[in-house]
Order: sequence, then structure tokens, then C-alpha cells
Amino acid sequence: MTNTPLNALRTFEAVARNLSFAKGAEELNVSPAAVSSQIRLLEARLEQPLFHRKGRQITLTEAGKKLLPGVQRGLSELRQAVLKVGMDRSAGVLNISTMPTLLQKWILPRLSDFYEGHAEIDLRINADTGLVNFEQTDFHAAIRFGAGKWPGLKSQKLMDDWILPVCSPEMLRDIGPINSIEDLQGHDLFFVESEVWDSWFRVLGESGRESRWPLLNDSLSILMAAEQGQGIALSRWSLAARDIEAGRLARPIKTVVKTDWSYYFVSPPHFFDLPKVRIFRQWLLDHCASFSTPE
Amino acid sequence: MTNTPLNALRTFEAVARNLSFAKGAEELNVSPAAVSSQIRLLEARLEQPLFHRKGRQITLTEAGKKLLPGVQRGLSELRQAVLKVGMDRSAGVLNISTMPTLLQKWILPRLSDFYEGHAEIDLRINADTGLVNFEQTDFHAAIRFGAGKWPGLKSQKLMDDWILPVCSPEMLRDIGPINSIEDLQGHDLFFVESEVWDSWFRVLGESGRESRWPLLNDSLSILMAAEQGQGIALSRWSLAARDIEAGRLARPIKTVVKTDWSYYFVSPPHFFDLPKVRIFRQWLLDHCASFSTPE
DNA sequence: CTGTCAGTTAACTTTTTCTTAACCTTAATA
DNA sequence: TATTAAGGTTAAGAAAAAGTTAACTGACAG
Repeated sequence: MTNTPLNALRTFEAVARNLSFAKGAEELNVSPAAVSSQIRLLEARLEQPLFHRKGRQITLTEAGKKLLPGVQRGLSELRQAVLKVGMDRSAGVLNISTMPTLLQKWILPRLSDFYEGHAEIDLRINADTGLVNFEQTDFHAAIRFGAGKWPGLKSQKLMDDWILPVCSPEMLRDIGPINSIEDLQGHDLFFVESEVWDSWFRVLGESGRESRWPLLNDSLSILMAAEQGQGIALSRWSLAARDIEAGRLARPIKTVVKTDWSYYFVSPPHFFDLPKVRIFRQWLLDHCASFSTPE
Repeated sequence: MTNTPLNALRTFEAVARNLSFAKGAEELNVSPAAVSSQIRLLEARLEQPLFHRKGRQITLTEAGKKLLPGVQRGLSELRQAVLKVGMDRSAGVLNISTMPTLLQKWILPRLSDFYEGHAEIDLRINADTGLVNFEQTDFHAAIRFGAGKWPGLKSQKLMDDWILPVCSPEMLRDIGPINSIEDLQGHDLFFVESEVWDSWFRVLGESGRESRWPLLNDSLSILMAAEQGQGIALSRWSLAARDIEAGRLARPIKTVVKTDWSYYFVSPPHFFDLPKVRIFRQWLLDHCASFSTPE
């Protein structure tokens, strides 16, 4: 069986609705001649005329009258289906992947603000450390810490970060302020095995690194341990800032080391500028801009 | 606003239903590459992917899942609309135009046979002497008496016709058989002004025609007048045969003159071979073939 | 009559769609 | 582990479809 000439049906619908080849042509932004031949094609396919050409005005034949309603229903159904998918570009579900630590310490405290401002977007954040495969999942974007380049993806820098030592305010009272980075090495340091600390250890010199091994391998646990006075944690400003400002953590020494990597908003090109993605991205950027830096 | 890419939607539907580019391509009788680019086009238009390509198997994305049902409904609606019009090609209304006389005297007596054999065809016969304008009406075909050529129309000969004098059986008893055409001129002749009689008057010679004028101008009235013994009618075999065979009319002389014209089935080319038209045409031809000739 | 409007037709151009053929990835097989 | 096959993608070019312009036709209004 030969398939239905869909475009000719659309032309037919426009002409039949206007009862005019010329108006139909105008509506479809084509010449009357194009419309004429499309209709001719459809009539040939159906092996019967669809319009009576009576001088300068046309009317539908019986066949045309019978065809029109179904074609209108069908086309409108298709239009709506496409429209609905289009709508989801600004509203609907927005799936974001990010790292557990950033989610817990930075995003979650700010999230209610987003929900309040954008009820039309159903934001779903997933905590996941590995790389997202955007080809095989429905994630629209991710927030990642890195050098800024991900193959095949568009990215935008959100903010820089700094490494800094933190401990509980009580501990700081007990041991007193620390005046040099070398002094710091006299205490228990918590940190996670990761290249994130490279910048920090470069400042200490290679020897500093060799001598130390991570005691805990989860950034959140480290911060919690520091908060409870168990030692000094090597953390990131982005994760600790809120606790410092709230007085739950203190800085034994003001020295900070900027990390090589930064936070980036990462997304496949076809999602990057989707309205709902753009809205979320802009919201992130605003909050990053007003986020404090460690002096 | 830019319009919906209908053909791409059809491709999408086939691929989504089969969950395979290859199967979809086979179904649409195109190469996988063609399908691939159609989908790519649609995805570009919607600015979001519709399938997850996971190695050798594909799945629908959220957007794809949302799009599919509406597209299926829409396409099926269009298919049905087109199908319904196609159906009408074999069933449905069949509008035929013919001349009042032939309708009355030849078709109507045979019509119940057609209705019995073809209940699916809603035959509507219209009696009309003038030429049918097939462009501006819904007539599918006409039966006309003529030379066999109508511009822009297909025609097929149904049967020849003959001119012959008829009168009531009683009158024939009274005046006795007539032995030559010249004898005939001694009586009152009824005929209708029309070029149909040319063949007849050619046999009589020009003078015959000059002296006679039509007394009645309606073929049916003429036959009725003859039947009631009011004179001799110059009629056509096709119209009188039935009455002759039933004994309501008699032939005062056996001489018949074949007309220049014949009966033709006439139809626009796009209707000529429509199933329902063909069926009716064949039915006519069968009846014409078994219709008697005047010796 | 004449001019105009609406639709058609024909020749030609542009755009879209399809095919072919090489390539890539994944999964099954030797 | 290398090999093969299946399924999808890509690029270049060919084929098909759709569009344009311009001349033509026929109906209608002034």
C-alpha cells in the first residue's frame, strides 16, 4: 500500500477551510500555483476531485466534504502533540545531576528559593559523583567540578573554589590561632583522597603530601568530624562557608589556596538553551555571584 | 510560526513503534540512513532528543514518550479520513444523469434488478436533458444520446437505436398494415422536433420533412398519444420496444431506420473507472447486450 | 469591451529526501 | 582476545518533490 501524502492533506485543509486557493496559499506562505499542484496531486491519489471549480469561487465536492473533518482532527492532534513536547521546553520536569557534597552543603539550603520562584518547573536533582551519560539518561544538565572542558558538552563556569582548613570554634579556642601552614601539619588533618587537594599540597611542598593519608573518604563526614572537634579538616570554601558564617566551624588560619578546578554548569548543546534549563542556570549564576569569597 | 514536519512525524511513529531504526526504515521502504536523518531533523526542530541511542538498542526519551501517543492518534485519524474517501469509491452514493425518456421507458423497468444486486451502491438517477457539467456538480456519469465524442470526457457505446413508426394495436386493425413509407405519410405522424429524426427524413426525402411539423414536443406524450390510438408516432426502438412486446403498441410497417447517434455512457476520466461506476456501467452494458433489436 | 480576480499550466529552480558506501560502537562468537 | 555481525550515523551525490515565475483562461464587474 502506498502511503498518505501528508503535506498535501495539510494544503487541502488550508484551502478547504478558506474555501480559496489564494487564501490557502497565503496562509501556507507559498504561491497559488504550488497549492494548485498539491491539490491536483491529492485528487489524483484519491482518484476523485475534492473541489468544484465554479468560475472564481470553489466549493467542496462530496468527497471533499467527507475528507475535511477527519483531516482537521488529525492535523490538530499532531499539532497538539508537537506543541506539548515544545511546552515541556519551558515547563515540565528538569533533571539535574550534581555531586552529593555540593547538593547537601550549597544547593539544598538555597533550593526553596528556586521552588518559590519557578513553580512551573519540576526540578529534580540527583546526587551522583560519576560522569553523566546524557545520551542514555534523561538528565538535562549537571553541575561538575573540573577544568571546564567536557567533550561534546557545553559548559559555563559557575564559581571558583578555595581549599582551607576548618575546625570547631571550641577547638580553635583550645589550640589558639595557627600562624603558618607548617604549624598546621602538627595537628590531625582530615581530607579526602582526590586531585582536588593538589593545589593545597603544592603549597606545602611534595613532602607534605607523602606524609599524610586520608582518614575519611567522604567530604561530608570530614566536615561533620571537624564540627564535632575531632580535628582540622581540609575542606572547600563552597562546602564550609555556610557553617563558618553560622559559627559551627572556625578558621584556625586565614590562608586559602585557590583550586585548579572550578564549578561548571554542564549540558548537552540541545538542552543548554532550553528555557527551563536557562532559567535554572541563571538562578545558579545569580546565587554564585552573591556567594561570598574567603576574603 | 514554522509548520509541523509531518513526514518526519510519520517516520518517528514507525521507528518508535518498532523501537528500531532499521525496522522502521523497512516498514517505510526507505534506507536506514533516510530514517536517521528524518529523526535528526525532527529532534532538531523540537530542540530535544526523542530517542536514547544505547549501543544497538534504542529507547524513547521522556520527550519521545510524550510525543508518541498524540502522533499515533493524529496519523491514524488522517489515515482513516483518507480511507473513508477511498471507500466511497466502491460504495456510497452514485449520481447518474440521464434523459427523462430513457429513464422512464428503459431504465426504470430494469432498475429493481440493479438495486437487488448492488445494495452497497446508493444509486441516484437524475433526469435531465441538457449537458451535465461534471466540474460543478457531483454527477459521476451520464447516459447520453449522441455521436460518441464529448470533449474532456470518456465515453463508451451502450447501444444503437432505430427510428420506427408505432401506433395502437386497435388502430392497426382499423387501417390495416402499411406497405411503404410513402403510405405512412397519409396518416397523422407524431414526432418531436429534434435532429434525431434526420436519418428518418433522409429516407423520405427532403420534401417529406418540409410538410410536417411536430404536433407534440415531448417524446413521452407522443408514445402515450399513439398508445391511445390518436395517430402514428415516430419513436425510437429503445423507448417503444417494451410497449410493443407487451402489446400496448403495434408496428404498422416493419421498416426501421438506424439513427446516426447512439446511446453512450459518459463520465469524466477520474470517475470512469471508479469501482461503483464500473459496476453500474457493466450492468448497463449487460442489459443493453440482451436488449432486443427491431429484427 | 476592458480590467481584474482566481485558478491553472508549463518551464525551470530550489529544496528536500533518499541512496550509497564508509565508519563506529556494541554485543555475540570463535 | 580477535572476529564478526547488527544497528545506527555520517557525508557526498543523485533523485524526487515542491516551489517560483510568467503566461494563459474564464468569470465577473464596471
